Amino acid sequence: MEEYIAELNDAQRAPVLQKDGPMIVIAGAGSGKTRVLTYRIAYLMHQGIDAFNILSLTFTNKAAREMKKRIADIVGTSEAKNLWMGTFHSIFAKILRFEADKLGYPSNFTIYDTQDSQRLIASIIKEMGLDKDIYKYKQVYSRISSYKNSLITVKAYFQNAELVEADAMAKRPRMGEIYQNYVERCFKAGAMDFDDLLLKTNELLNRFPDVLAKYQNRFRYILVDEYQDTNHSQYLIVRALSDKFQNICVVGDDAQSIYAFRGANINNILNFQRDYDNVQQYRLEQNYRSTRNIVEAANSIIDKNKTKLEKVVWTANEPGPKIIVNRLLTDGDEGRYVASSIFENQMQYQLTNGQFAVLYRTNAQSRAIEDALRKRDIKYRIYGGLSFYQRKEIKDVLAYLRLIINPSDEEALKRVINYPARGIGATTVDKLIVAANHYERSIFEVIENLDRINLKINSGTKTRLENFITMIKSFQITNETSDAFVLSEMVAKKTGLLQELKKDGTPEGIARIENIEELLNGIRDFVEGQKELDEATGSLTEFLEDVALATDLDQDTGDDDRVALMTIHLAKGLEFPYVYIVGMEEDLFPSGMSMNTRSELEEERRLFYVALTRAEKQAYLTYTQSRYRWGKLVDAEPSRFIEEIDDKFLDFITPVDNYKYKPLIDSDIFGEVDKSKLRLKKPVSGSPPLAHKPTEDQLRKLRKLRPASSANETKNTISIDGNLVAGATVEHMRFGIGKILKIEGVGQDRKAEIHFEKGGIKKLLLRFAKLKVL
DNA sequence: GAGCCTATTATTTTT
DNA sequence: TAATAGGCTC
Repeated sequence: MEEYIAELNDAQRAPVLQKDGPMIVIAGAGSGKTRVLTYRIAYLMHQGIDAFNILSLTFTNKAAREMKKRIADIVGTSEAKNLWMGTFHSIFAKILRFEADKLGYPSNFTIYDTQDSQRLIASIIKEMGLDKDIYKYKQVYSRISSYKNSLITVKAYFQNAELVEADAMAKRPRMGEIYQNYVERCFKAGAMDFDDLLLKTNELLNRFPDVLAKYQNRFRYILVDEYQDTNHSQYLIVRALSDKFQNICVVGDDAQSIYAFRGANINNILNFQRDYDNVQQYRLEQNYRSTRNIVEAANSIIDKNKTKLEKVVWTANEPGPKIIVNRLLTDGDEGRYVASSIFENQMQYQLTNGQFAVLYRTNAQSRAIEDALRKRDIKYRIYGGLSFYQRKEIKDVLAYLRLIINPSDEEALKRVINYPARGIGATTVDKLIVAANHYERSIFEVIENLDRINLKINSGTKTRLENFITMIKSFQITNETSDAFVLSEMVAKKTGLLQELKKDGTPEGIARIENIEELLNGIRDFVEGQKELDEATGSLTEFLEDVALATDLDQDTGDDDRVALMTIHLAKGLEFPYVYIVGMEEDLFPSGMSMNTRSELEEERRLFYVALTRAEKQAYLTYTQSRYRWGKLVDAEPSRFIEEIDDKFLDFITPVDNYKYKPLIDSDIFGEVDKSKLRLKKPVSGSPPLAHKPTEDQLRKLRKLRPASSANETKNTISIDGNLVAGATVEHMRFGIGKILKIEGVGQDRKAEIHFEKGGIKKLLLRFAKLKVL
């Protein structure tokens, strides 16, 4: 153990060695926080703490698995086996299964994924006869989700006049009723959605002091990774569990908080000191991952944010090459550039695919990159997006399995009751739902008791319904005697799913069959794995839970060496020698949806920070002049984030654009200029977008008028060269009033040496300096 | 009730 | 563009 401790630097060692008490570790990007966490756990065990008493919450299951493996290497596999390590959702799903009866749930409750939840909400909205254009199910879903994450139950909602009012103002006065119906339907279906896993855990710990005491005593040492991304619900769970022993260690980086949109509360990290007594604070500021150029460029970005903890990330690594910035004509060109650049790097430095990652803001961007990589025969793997388990054919099989385990599972039933088609149409299902709601029973039970209920269903349909029920029941019997693999194979065959796909015969159909086969293989592996571990509990239930909570990242790539394609969100916590950040364009990154408020924009900026700090050796930023979005070619302008990085860290392959993202000609000083001649962007609508590319002539004119066009210019800022001469008095936003001593350089490099009344002499790049001539 | 066709909508990120 | 939901016809 001592050897391991010796590997750490002083800053890392301190939190590892502090055994008890609350502590927070502010860990800059690439500063070795995972190492601190693993060694801390290993060291706790080394000091005699039972693995059984340690709870470690991570952001992905993959992170948990890897950490567990590293700990096992240090303390031994059998010791590490008892560690509780996993995501909030998976750990508390386990606990909830164990304690389910206390909350009135069956222990085999289903976990609804986003799609299940949204479908249920959509059908509730329909049943209530509401206008689906006003009550958009996705919006309603996210609204309900945020209530849940703030621990606002239905009851609390109705008691909160402010919320009720807000929804009424938004023309959705029946929001509360939908919420109520949704919660009831989930409960009746024996289902919890993602947010319930946290909400119900809170309920469990609050309502049952003995249960709380039990888990408090059990989890004497708690560690939370990525603490900046915990939401209120998670925060309360951690608080409750750690309240007795206060041995709580949270690790995070406020600069990498990127999940506010789903309720993560950055204040959890900012206010940690306030929540516990005698909090020890540690900072990990030395970056071991990236070159100095990358670290410093990233710092210069995050500096633009106002809300942040003060910390200085630095590195002893070599400076490394500059960040390469390239402008391409279209997204297709962007893809080709990335592919050929990867290829060249591979040839030149003998690198493997696995050393490259392409990161983007939205999943939709992956297509162009994929196409280009495929043409070059570069193997890649897409993470996220439509993951394996979200594919229709897979969800169909899983829905049957879910229904076998939990016949009340309404969404699963609706999904498969008539797929493959067996003559049970929408009308019948609607009748069943009405009856189920009326009798407060599940749809399954309604069908079981069709004879006792007077529903207007003809005898043929009745028989078909009964056959369906009989089939599911026969599967249930098989489930008692056979393992999950045997059962799933039987389901695929007997339900006619495979046949349905076979008869379609298209390449897509064949691919779907292969997917189902892959799923069956996965189930077999899972079953065999369980037999080895001899944890043969409710194996199918556990498999379904694994699937429901699986991140795409969690799937073992196992296979070969591939370029990674993923969203920046997914890339958090990962690192790659070479990183391409594509789509560096206004409206895309920062996203057009997140530019309304300062805090949204700051989150986008943190996202960029995360993206850049994934790179170890070399980062690339690319943007296009026009890109296909929702099927149309639209103009694009370079992201403000590119300009926020100091030029000295950048290497522009193409000449820097003379026009930036800000409206060009809006400044009052151009009042007399014929704007139509100058306007490069968004001119008369209807003309082909590519025509907007400035001609050389236009560019020349612009340069003449505004050689130092600046992204940071505000409307009342003037930086026309003519006015900025030595001797002029200027005002700077930060430094105040000063006198220009001299002007030097040309174009991008034009700088002014200014003597400020307060602050002395500074050299400022005119492109960035916000100067007002007085 | 099935199947085809059309229209609409979506692209912010995910456990 | 692509995927899906809803409407229309048989």
